[in-house]
Amino acid sequence: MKRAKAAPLSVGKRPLGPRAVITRDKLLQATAAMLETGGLLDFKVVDVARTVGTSPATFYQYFASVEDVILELSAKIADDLTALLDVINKPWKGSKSLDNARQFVDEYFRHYDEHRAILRVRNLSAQEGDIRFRKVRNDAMLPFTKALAAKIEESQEAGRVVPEINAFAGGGGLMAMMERLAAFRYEFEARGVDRDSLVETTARMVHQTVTGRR
Amino acid sequence: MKRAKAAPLSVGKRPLGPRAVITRDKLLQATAAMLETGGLLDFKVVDVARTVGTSPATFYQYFASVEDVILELSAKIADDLTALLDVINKPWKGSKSLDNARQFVDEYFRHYDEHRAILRVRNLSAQEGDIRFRKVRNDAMLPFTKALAAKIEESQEAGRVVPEINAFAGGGGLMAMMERLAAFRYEFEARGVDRDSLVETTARMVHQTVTGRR
DNA sequence: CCCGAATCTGACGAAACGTCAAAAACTTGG
DNA sequence: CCAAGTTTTTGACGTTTCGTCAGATTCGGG
Repeated sequence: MKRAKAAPLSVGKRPLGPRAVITRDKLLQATAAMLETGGLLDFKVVDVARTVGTSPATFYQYFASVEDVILELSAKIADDLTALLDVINKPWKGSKSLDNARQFVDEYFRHYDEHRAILRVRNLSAQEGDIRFRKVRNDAMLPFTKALAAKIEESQEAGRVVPEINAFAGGGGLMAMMERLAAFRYEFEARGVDRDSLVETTARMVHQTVTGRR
Repeated sequence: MKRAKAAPLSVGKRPLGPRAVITRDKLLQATAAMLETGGLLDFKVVDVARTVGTSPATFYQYFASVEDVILELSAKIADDLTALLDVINKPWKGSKSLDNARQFVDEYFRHYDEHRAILRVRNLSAQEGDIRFRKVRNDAMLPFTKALAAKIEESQEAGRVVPEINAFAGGGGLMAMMERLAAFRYEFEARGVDRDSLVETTARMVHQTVTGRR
């Protein structure tokens, strides 16, 4: 399917000089901007090059394909989430636990909002089976799934959550829900459910599943 | 972005003859098959044409763009789901309610499995803001969201679900979760959560949210 | 067998792709 | 400040795909 046959070009074996880093970075940024504007099918590397004020040849100097740029953008994004892990990992006890859930959902939504364009392509590619994108996605999502799963197990041991629930699946389900709601948030707003309301409801569903309490 | 400027061709004003219907249908099928095989970025109408043993010109005879084919495929799929509405709409009372949830999740998963390739493109396009895809998606999803929301409201009136939950958001959240889990089912299998287990867990989460009961 | 309508496609100009050799921009040390 | 070396960019090109016609082909009815 790919026409590409050549290996990564000369640049890449020797570390890039300062000028190159800047150009490369501009290309990354421009790609991100492009994805926010237009659909994936309309994506043209010529456009990216033009935006940066350079030529397609320069693009291919630094990236072997469009996928590669988006993959790198996806990987960069992941860092943005790590701080959120703390919110899950602190103990969810008493009346504070619902607040934790709220904060968790709220910040996840913000994260998604900031990177919608890239995240949706990342997820498409992961679904299409591209192993590199699957890895990037897993690296971002798994820690959360596992952390939630651990919490669910605690609740199961305490008898507040039934044992028929698979903790890992439960955690994954919650992440799935959050991701999807973040993605289609505007669909809800168009139907009169504002952001706060969506966050509150989602937080309560998370809280309920994780703690077994209302 | 599009180079297309001409209106729908001669065919289309007069209804198609039998031969044309067949060709058009082959193109639809071939497109679906193509999407199952390769990624969206590698999609080439030339390939579709070749598969059908015809020329690109024929493709453009019947469809103005790739999007149009996929849109039509997406619309066709929706019918496949309508039967499932009955499962939600029957009363969820007593010990049968969990079975209803199971059946609901199970059949939704099957539906997704059968149409993964198209559904993921439909969803991407909807997220990108394409209004036609948003409509198709809403037509498929909204009835379920609403039906679940209605059930949640019942439970709220009965005092089993807290009023802070927005019923519509709750229904949407459940659909979001199911869709996403269906999409990434294999990611779970790779981690030792088999289909049955995933269905059971998901069903219990749905059941809990809808009825307020364990 | 001929005619007209329906259907298909060869052929084309206009992008876009991805590559390469060579130009241009910059650095350094003499 | 210049010459020689290194890094970075690009013009130009062969290839592939796009999307559109006008004309060729197929087919059914008379």
